[in-house]
Amino acid sequence: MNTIKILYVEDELFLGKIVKESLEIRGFDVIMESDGANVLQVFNRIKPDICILDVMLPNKDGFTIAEEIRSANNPVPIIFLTAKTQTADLVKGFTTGANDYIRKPFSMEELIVRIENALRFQKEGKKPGTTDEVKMGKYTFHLTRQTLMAGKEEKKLSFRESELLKLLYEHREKIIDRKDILNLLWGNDSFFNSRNLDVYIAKLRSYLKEDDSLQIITIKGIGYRFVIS
Amino acid sequence: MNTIKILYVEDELFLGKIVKESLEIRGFDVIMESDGANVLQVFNRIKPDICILDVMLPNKDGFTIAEEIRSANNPVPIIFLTAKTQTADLVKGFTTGANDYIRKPFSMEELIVRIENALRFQKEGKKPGTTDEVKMGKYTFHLTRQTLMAGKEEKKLSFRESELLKLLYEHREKIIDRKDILNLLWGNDSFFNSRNLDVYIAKLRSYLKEDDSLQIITIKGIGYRFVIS
DNA sequence: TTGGTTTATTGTTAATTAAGGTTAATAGCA
DNA sequence: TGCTATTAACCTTAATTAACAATAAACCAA
Repeated sequence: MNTIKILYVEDELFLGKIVKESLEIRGFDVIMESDGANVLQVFNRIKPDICILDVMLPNKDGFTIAEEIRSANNPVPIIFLTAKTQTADLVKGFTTGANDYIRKPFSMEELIVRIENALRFQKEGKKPGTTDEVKMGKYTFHLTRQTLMAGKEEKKLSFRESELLKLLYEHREKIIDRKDILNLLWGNDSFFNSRNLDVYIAKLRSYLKEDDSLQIITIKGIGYRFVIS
Repeated sequence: MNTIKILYVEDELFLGKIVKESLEIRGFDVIMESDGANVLQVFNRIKPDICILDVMLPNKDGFTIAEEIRSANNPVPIIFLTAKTQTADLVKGFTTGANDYIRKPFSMEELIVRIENALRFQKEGKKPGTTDEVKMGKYTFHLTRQTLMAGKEEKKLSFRESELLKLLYEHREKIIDRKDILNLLWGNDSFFNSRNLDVYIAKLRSYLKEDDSLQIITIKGIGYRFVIS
């Protein structure tokens, strides 16, 4: 009745079986599909509450499937599963709509956190009047209004600033690769964009400097970790 | 007083019997299982406080079992037993949510220390709101913030420094092979990385030199031992 | 066995290289 | 214009590599 329906597209059948079963144990209703070519039909038939797409698929990759879903103007949350080596390419338009990604290999806990997170956003986004705001230390971050409040003070954030902060926040306490940030927010990881990211990190740090418990930690050569303690 | 229940999965029956008996002498309640295929059922039936899994098993390897346990969102501590030749697999083991690993052959004493350690972490670690920090002598080491505090003084650590210190701390009082450190932190044990490790050991020693009770001891030709006295 | 010699390993510090931090200048856009 | 994004310039720091010193283990001759 009220169970969450998950469309899970995965071609590694062994992994897929484990994931499917453990999601079902958690009370989700999981439909698994292993062939990219059929996904859209299945999608239209079952109308899932959330999609989990492996990026690397035979016949049709996960990003293409996502585009097709989105092109029908469907706001269903989509979580991508990607391997370390395939971060680069097709990541355009990633931040539009409720998308997220997880790196393989992932832990089940992680997947479930992301699913619940995506569903929560989905729900909150729909209800009129509910504020989509999030508390970080002494600040309150309004995702859609793109503002950062510290007590009475309100700081307006630019688009890039707030997208970056959102990404950091969604993956807080975990390492995010620079490459991933660049691909997700800029669409590619060229040198200039990379320097650009540095600039935005500096900006966010200066906005957040009033509260010591918030730290954007650099992991040189790899990426960043947003720590809230 | 409720006894600690251990699920011990081991296919070498002779070794298994010895280990089981010596754990029982120490007051643990040990259930041994030799076939990987049955482990999950046994696990669900007995609900152990901790699992000790041999990696190399008939039918289903230890990593897979661990994944399955974790996929039910079960935070039970897991310790892997691995043979000398499987060092590279350790990385995989940690990503599947292992708490610790022990190299075969191991001493009973060592196993017991690791068990108690894992159980203690379990108890301490899961409280919500607790910071992920750890006390070492006069210092406090904050794992994700990458800081080392001595009283009011805060020393910022780099990623490599803090990862190395974390590793040493997790295996304190025990010899860690250089090779294992190199594989875990650098991904391989080439000559240059090896010298690199020497440099970081020197750095940590200088950071920790204020407290004589903390010693990183060299075991030449083998590795290091972090002693907290 | 002893003491000395060799050799491999690690300690230490400095030099180098590469990544990122910071701030200002420019470009682009509504 | 006034804002945001990008590029540029210069600076700081982390990570790696190099160079030389110290040390322990291995070897060997008497």
